[in-house]
Amino acid sequence: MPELPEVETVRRTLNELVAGKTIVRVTVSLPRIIRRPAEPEQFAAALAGHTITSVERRGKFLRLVLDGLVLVSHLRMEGRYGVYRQDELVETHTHVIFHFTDGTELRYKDVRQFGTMDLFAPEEDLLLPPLNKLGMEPLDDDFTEKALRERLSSRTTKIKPLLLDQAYVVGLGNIYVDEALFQAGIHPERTADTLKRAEWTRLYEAIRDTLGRAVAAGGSSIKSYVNGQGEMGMFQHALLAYGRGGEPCTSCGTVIEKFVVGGRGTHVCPRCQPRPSGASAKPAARQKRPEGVSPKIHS
DNA sequence: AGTATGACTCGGCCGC
DNA sequence: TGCGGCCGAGTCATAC
Repeated sequence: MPELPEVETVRRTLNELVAGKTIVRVTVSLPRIIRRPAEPEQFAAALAGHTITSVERRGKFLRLVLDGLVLVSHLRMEGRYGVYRQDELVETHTHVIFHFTDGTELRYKDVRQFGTMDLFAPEEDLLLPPLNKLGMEPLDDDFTEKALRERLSSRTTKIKPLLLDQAYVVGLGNIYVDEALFQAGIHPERTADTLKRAEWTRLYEAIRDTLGRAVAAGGSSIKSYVNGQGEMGMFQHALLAYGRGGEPCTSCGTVIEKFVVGGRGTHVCPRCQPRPSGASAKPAARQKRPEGVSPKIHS
């Protein structure tokens, strides 16, 4: 699952590989990937003849900046880019191919088909969905402890779903939220308004430290992630909470628990991350409306 | 408006 | 071997 460290690593490798290349033609074999413009043919036609200037990132989105266009791409679960020679076999699950004038190709593969691409005029992309409502970049200089605290501390929702919400802080997904909360010693079901000053400090430092180290390690390869050069990340070996359910905590030896918070698999050391008082140890049973009972319609 | 939860997209993979 | 359920980012829908 590409989160900020993985997307940033893809950005860096891809920027080295495709900046300066000119598109002659685009092949779209899975139209659902292309959201804007509405017709994939328009998408392909608009890109022909344009040169890639640089590859940027906003949150978990890649921004391929061209001369006069911006391509916004989200990898979702398993999207990946690679640069190939045109004579190389096209692998299965390749859905979009950008053919360059030099005989190489940028290919987009996505087994799950969840990824998206949106094409915009310059400057337009940041003002429209999906980028317009995104929150703070956690590795930017203006992301401070004060900014984090002031943005979140009045909220009465659980801290984990809040950190996953891209409208506040971008780039955190299930892996790095669990890691940051573990490092900060904060239980994911604590509501934001109950965090003490010292906890905001620890959370801020944990987010910066975890993401920074993960970027330096080239991201985490859990299932399928590779960077733009097909290389795996290294940070999966440094994960202390995510994926370690049933294993001993590296800090205190207590067995790491796994349960569901906000519909997401969540990993917690019950000793290092004390459960908020009043919360039950197990997730509440799913409430289901009895069959045949419709919600009331108000006029 | 804020909060909580569920549906939906998909196919590899896991357990039965 | 076959099959149902699970996983999850983001968006949308629903309810309170």
